[in-house]
Amino acid sequence: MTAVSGEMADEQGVTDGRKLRGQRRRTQIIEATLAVVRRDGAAGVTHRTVAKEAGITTSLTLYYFATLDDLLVAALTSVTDAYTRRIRELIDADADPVSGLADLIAESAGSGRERALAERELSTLAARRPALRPTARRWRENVADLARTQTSSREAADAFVALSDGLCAAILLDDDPKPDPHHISAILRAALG
Amino acid sequence: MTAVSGEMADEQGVTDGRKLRGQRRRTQIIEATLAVVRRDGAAGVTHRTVAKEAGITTSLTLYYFATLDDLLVAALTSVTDAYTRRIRELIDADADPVSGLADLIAESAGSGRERALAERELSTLAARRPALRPTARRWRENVADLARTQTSSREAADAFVALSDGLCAAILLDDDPKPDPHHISAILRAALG
DNA sequence: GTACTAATTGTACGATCGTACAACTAAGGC
DNA sequence: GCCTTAGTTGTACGATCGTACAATTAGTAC
Repeated sequence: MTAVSGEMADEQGVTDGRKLRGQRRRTQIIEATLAVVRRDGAAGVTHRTVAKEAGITTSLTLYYFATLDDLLVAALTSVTDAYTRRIRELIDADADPVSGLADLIAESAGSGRERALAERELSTLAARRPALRPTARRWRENVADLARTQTSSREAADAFVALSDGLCAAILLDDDPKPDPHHISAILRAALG
Repeated sequence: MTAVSGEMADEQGVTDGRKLRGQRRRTQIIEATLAVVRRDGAAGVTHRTVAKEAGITTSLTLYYFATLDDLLVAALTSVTDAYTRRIRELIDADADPVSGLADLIAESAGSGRERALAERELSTLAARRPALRPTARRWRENVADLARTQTSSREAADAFVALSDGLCAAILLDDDPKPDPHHISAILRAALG
């Protein structure tokens, strides 16, 4: 009747080709949602705008995501997953993860601006919508994980997370088209003590 | 015909009692707007919701604020003015301004949660709406002013501003009903070097 | 091939949206 | 008293909103 709201589909084999197509459709809708958020903000997310972005019918987005909240949760989960992967790459790589994070933050001024804006709007939304909060917290926890590879101080880790968040916010409000990654990493490193 | 969009009314005497009443109406509408933002978020701001909150006609809010952006700018300006006053009190008082700011941030978990949420949502909105950005920057500049009374390092001041922003965001996403002001001020002080 | 299930569509409802506009009231200037 | 200006109201238009639902198509299982 209705589409599976959870995930559960990747476990074991999905023999039914229809369900497989359904999963593809699902991620396609999430992608479209993120495109809308990036372009028009979280307030622009609508069953209709998402459907138009994806090139499908409004009814179809409703078939996969019964409510707007479901859609937003799925979108935030998607960007959080992507962010988790990037942070983990930084941690696992041999290079300095702090510099890597500084580069990631500095990106928010240029090519990554829309992405950073989308993440920020969804996180802000999470403060008000309980359904989004666990995922928003997981987003921050990634940075905390990275910080803990550099320090054992709880206080320093807290500061590190807050800094990377606040620095990104500052960049999004400034006009500076090219913030200095060294300046950012210097601030981050100072917080690690 | 249309209401004055600027301020200009407090300079010299406003002899016209009608204009005086108009100014009162104006601030009343702004108050109502902020009440809506606190309760339902910036997305809930509508000519109609604001009018209902203020107990007046929808047409009247439109008479004073022709567009929704005008309304949001006025609202953000109002909270920024209030914030500026509070920060200046902290600076001018004899007590330690850093502890004062830490208390202010810690408040975001309890009684000040709605206020902090409103400020945050409007600031986030500013990243996308140019009309809001100067005011949003002024908001952050207040904290920078406070920081500059404690350090001469540009880097430390930048970190201080980003920290107070990021710490507030963390509190809004956490469930902790009573964050420790000492912990916050310790982190802030560490950033000052 | 037949029964079942998933995917997809079209259409429709009531509510709310931003905005416009003409009319009306009331207060000030002279 | 009279003219002007500011404040205020009611009503209305077209657009868009979230959501529901019956009907249809397409793929799977047996």
